[in-house]
Amino acid sequence: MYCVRGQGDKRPAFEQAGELDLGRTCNSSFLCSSQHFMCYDRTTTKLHLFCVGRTWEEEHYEDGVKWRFLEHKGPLFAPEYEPLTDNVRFHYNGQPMKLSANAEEVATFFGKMLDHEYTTNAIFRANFFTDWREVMTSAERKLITNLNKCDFQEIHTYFTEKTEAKRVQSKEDLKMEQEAIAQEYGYCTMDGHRERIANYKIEPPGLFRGRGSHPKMGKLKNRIQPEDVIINCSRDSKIPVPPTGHNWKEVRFDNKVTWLASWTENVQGAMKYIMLNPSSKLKGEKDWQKFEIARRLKGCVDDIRAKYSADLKSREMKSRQRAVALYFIDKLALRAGNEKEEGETADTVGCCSLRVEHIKLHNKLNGQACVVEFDFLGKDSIRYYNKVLVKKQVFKNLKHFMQNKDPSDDVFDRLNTHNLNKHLQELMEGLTAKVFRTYNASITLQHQLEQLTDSEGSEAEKLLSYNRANRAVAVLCNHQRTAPKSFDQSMKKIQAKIEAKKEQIDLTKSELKSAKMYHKVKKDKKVVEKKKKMVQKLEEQLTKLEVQATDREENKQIALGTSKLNYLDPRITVAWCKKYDVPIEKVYNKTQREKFAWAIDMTEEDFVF
DNA sequence: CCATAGACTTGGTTTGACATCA
DNA sequence: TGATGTCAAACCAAGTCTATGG
Repeated sequence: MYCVRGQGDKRPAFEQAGELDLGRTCNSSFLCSSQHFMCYDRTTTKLHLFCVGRTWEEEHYEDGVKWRFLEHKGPLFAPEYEPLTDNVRFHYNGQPMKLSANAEEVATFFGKMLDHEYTTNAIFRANFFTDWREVMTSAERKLITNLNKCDFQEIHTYFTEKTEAKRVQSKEDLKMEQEAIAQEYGYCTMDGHRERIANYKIEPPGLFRGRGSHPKMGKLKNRIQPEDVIINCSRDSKIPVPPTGHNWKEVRFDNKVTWLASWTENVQGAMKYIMLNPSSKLKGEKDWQKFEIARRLKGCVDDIRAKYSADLKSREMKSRQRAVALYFIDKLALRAGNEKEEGETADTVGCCSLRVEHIKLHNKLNGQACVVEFDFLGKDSIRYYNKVLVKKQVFKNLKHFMQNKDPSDDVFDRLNTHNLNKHLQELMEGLTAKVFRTYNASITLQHQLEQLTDSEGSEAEKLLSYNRANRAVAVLCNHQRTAPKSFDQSMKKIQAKIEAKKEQIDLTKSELKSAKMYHKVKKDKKVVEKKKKMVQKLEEQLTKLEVQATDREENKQIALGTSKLNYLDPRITVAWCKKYDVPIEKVYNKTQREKFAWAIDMTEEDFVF
């Protein structure tokens, strides 16, 4: 099979060539770039990428191989530190002091953050001070022994003014420059396609900002040197050249992984990677596969639910704990909850790592029996608080699991994510705990859209329905945000607008009335018609405003982005847009449309998750 | 079997560009 | 025209899950 450009149509055509015959045609495909097509084969339900002029064989990958050819420039390093001029001074104990370059650089990291709450946090300060002292000269270290005596105010003012000046200054040249750099470093070639890189910049040095009460907050994130960086590319590509006077840590040619460069970060010892943009073939294909797995779960979720419901009464403790955990993961969309190294990270939990102190059992609560009250910090130290009515057997089991335990003991002491996932793998190929989140999120969106959308409604009302459906998912997944700081103000503003609009309507209505009276006398119909139209138009504007206000209010502390980007099968959205005649741009912005290009092109109105 | 390294997805916040308002 | 509000993009931390090696 051989791929050629379709005529006047963005879809490619496929011609049979040579002896390779798949015996089927692609029913749907889409354009990625001018020469680059992704193709969904409905018969095998496989997604394939084609390039014009290339054959099926060339595009066929062996198992585990992610690419055949990869060429890139290497990462872009953070600019070197520019020492402060003499008029910007650090003060110790009231005295101005010139710091050595290294110590000064680290001081600027702290100084820049001065109006952030972090800098008043005891742990942050202690960690910062320890690491700062390590980069000082011995003379500095001897002198600077108390952070409370350090004054970074001048440094702070200097950088505040600098950013302000930058903001005011003309941005044309700067923009061009940035664009040139992005063109050079921001793209790579993978298997004949120019692909965008998500993060081509090496993370600059700074102070580590953990979330929640993180024991390592304030620690110094070192400057990454080429000597720390591993490059991954094709053996036969132009190998990235390290900055002058430097060498790479290693250059490897591993086509079983997707990253272009990696290094180890010093604060947590975590690996960092340079990878492709979500719009790339590699990521798109993976994303699509994720949703296909979730759809497979849809097909067998009833059996799985029956299985774990039965296991609630298992004689084996491990099975019973697993059943309860699975019940929560399925019903509440909890995360799996891997074990974490104590003292290395913020104390957060997921399902398998729930402790006794995170759960309260209520035999009766507000007239309901068997209520479980959850209160714990999940990923990113976001609080999960929920009171849930559960099955009697779940409640009984929980009581049993928690018996004679300390608050800090694990609820599921016989369970971890590894053996939970191993069990799931036996129930369905590719099934892991997180698939339940994807499945439940997507199916919820689909159901909510069915229920909420009024095909007779205006576009604004349809969009409100969409956002509400999206919101239901975000609530399920506990995706929260801190309310924007000007939220109340902007809410008041929109209310004022609504009031003004109402007044205007009243006024126009009375004008209409007098126009009608006038019409009786003068037989001048034009004015009446005009006023009528005006009232109608104003009322439309009013509903639009009201809808907007409702949407915003309901969204105060809910973050829709994460579910939209990661959990909701985009094909549900695309199908909905087609069905209700809503332009896709109204629900997906440019980035989202790029990421979901595959779905936008392959989805018909009748798609069902 | 377990611990850890490694790779990749998911997640909230910050930044900065752009639009809109006064 | 500058101030202010809004949204997307950038950022990078924090999860999940698999592979690896003893």
